[in-house]
Amino acid sequence: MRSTKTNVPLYQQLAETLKQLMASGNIGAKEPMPAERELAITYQVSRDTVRKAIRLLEEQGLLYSDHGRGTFAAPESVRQMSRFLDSFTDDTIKRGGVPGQTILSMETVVANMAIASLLHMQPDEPLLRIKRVRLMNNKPIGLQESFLRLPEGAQLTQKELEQVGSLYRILIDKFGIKPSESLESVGAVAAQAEDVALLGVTLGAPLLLCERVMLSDRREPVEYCEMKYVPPYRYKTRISKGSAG
Amino acid sequence: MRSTKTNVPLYQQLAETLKQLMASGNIGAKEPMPAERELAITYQVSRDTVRKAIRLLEEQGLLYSDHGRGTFAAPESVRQMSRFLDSFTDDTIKRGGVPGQTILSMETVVANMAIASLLHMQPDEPLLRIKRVRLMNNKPIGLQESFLRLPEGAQLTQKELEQVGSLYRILIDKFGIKPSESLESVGAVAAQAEDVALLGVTLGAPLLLCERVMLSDRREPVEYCEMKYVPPYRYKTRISKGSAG
DNA sequence: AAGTGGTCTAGACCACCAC
DNA sequence: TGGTGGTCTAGACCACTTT
Repeated sequence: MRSTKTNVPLYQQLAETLKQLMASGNIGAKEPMPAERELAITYQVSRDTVRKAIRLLEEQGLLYSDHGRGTFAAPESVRQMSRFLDSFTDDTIKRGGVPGQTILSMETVVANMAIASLLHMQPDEPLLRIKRVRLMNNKPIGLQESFLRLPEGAQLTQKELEQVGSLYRILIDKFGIKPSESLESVGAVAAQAEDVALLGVTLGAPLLLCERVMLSDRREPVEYCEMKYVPPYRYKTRISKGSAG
Repeated sequence: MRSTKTNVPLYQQLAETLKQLMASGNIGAKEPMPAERELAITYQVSRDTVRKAIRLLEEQGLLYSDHGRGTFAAPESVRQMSRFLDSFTDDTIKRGGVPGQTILSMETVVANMAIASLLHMQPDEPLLRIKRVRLMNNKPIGLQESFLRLPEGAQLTQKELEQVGSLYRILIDKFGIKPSESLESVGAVAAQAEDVALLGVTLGAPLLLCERVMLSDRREPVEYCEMKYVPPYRYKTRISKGSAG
């Protein structure tokens, strides 16, 4: 099991191995995995490492464990649902679509009181506002308005965003901002004139409104984002019971 | 730290203790907790147990840890967002409201093909259908239609549901069904005639549609549920980055 | 009774961050 | 450099489920 030169933790390597074990077709939905102690012997690691690998796959919705019964492969319906942060780009790919975007505008603005409060900043500090139409398979499915609080003197051009595609990738790779947690609030709203023009819906049509505040690893609010989605689009999630209660 | 007679795991007891430590006002948002090794000595437990307690509070959004820096109290905005299964009853209380319901109908029906497929059952098996108007502070905020697959010969009366209030409580306490995971899909729809009558909205008004399939601990689908919420209501959630990737 | 996952320990070393 | 969280080990015992 132990690989010589990589820095990837053992339990993550083992998790990959277990994925392969499942994918090899040997273990179908709701069928049992080998016992923890057995896996520990097989792969020459401690039982604790096995448990960490299993917990990782549980979080990903691939396995579930029942006290006294065993550890089992999750049903297909569960596997597709993520519980983690996904950029629009990654999420669209996961849904089997081709992501795209049209950048409508990108400009530095000053925060109004509401947004300043959400992002914990002074009302006159500069913000980067990006307005985009999100595409899936070349059809518009959402209108997105992002307000970004970038580091002092940070520069971001429209060309750059168009090339990379994912704003989150730029935040990570260029600015060293690590998205760690986001707080989301989802509701329904009626389409306004602007939405009609850009999304091709009728006035007053129901849209899915998704608001989000993204926090960095330091728990500083970095982005406030508002998305309006056209009906065929759905917000999907998996919710678990939680360890205690 | 060790308590003598209870069966509650040590790390859960410690988690409660840590909550109190934070609540005692000594540790504000983004302020550091004592180091893991220090907590281990203070409470006379192993470091591993301390780490389990911290992880539990991380999942609840109360703490976060940064490699090499320390463990910190989460900001207030994060603490309020749950990531776990909540009944309408519990969720409403958490939002600071008084939950209520009007049961419109409760009857045994046979599944149509769509629902039979979702619940993995034959199209002619019996199902319990419950239609309810959900109230918050005595005002209607949602219309809910539930399809339940109950154990052979299970009985559930309307009076019982009215008394207990929470369907999930009945599933757990009376039928021994443990909700473990649910798959949710959220979108926007226009209000139909029925919604107009029951929720007091105008025809075509935007509503938040939330579909859910609830799985038991054995990963058997137990409930399919459709909820339509009036606009002020919002679906709130917290999403984290995930351990690996 | 046998087998499973869940908890707990004590100690070691690694990776990361701040000073 | 010293402190922090992250990984890993080997072994013990407990709690739950099934036979």
